[in-house]
Amino acid sequence: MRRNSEFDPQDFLPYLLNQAAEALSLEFQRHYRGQYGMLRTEWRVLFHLGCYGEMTAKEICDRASIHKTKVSRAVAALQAKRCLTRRELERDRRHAVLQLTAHGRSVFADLSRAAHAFDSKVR
Amino acid sequence: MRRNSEFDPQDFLPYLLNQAAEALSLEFQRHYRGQYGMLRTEWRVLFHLGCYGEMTAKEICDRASIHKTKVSRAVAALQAKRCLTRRELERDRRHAVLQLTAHGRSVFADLSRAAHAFDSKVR
DNA sequence: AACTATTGGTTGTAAATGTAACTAACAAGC
DNA sequence: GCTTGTTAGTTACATTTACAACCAATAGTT
Repeated sequence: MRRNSEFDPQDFLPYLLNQAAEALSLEFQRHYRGQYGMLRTEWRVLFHLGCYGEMTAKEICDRASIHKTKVSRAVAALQAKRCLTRRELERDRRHAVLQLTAHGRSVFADLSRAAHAFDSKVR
Repeated sequence: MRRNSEFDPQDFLPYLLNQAAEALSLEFQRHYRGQYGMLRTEWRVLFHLGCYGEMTAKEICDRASIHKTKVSRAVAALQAKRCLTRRELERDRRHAVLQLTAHGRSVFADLSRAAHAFDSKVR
């Protein structure tokens, strides 16, 4: 294969990072997707709630840099899966604190174990 | 913010990589998207052709690990943008060699410069 | 030659995502 | 109290992607 240019995709950092990230994500996906039918954003939201405890959707957006519409849909999906409940604040009814159910916590525990194992394998 | 767990998203490699890759991709996107209305896969295909010279869609799939349907549509889009042409092989008419047009090469040159600058800035 | 398998590539359709517009609740100024 | 602005979150719609089915060309087998 002939080279045309001094610049190679393999030298372009965003490209490299993207390839690596994509490969890892795809492999780990089989855990949350295969076992629990979750999407990546759902797993991320669950992960945050499991790690840091209850918080509002807004806090998840800010901490995880996920857009609010994605979080909104992930929360709805996790709620449908009985993984979390929402409790409105009586002080400010725009906010709703999200908390994992017992089921949500056990899913988190399972995936967290898998993540930990995966991480040590891959690191 | 209370911690519930010994495991932190910030310690999970796929998560971290993903955040980094996402951030870089989003920033660089303004070049190929803003200037040329290209999608990420289109930019990647152009990048490969520009760097390595003409090749078939299959080769791009393999080298870049992009699924053939994505490549197929990216090629169609780049063709519509007059960035590349396809030449069927008379030996095997399933293959078509893709080559950049003069316009495609100049777009590549421009984006390649931007990529190089971006890469040195970010690295 | 006929029959099956494989390969390169495209297309149809459902699922997921991005963007903008929207609602509802609150806050601030008047 | 009323208007204006801001914030949390949802919804609608267009764009993008994934997955599977498909087509056409070639290869391999008999």
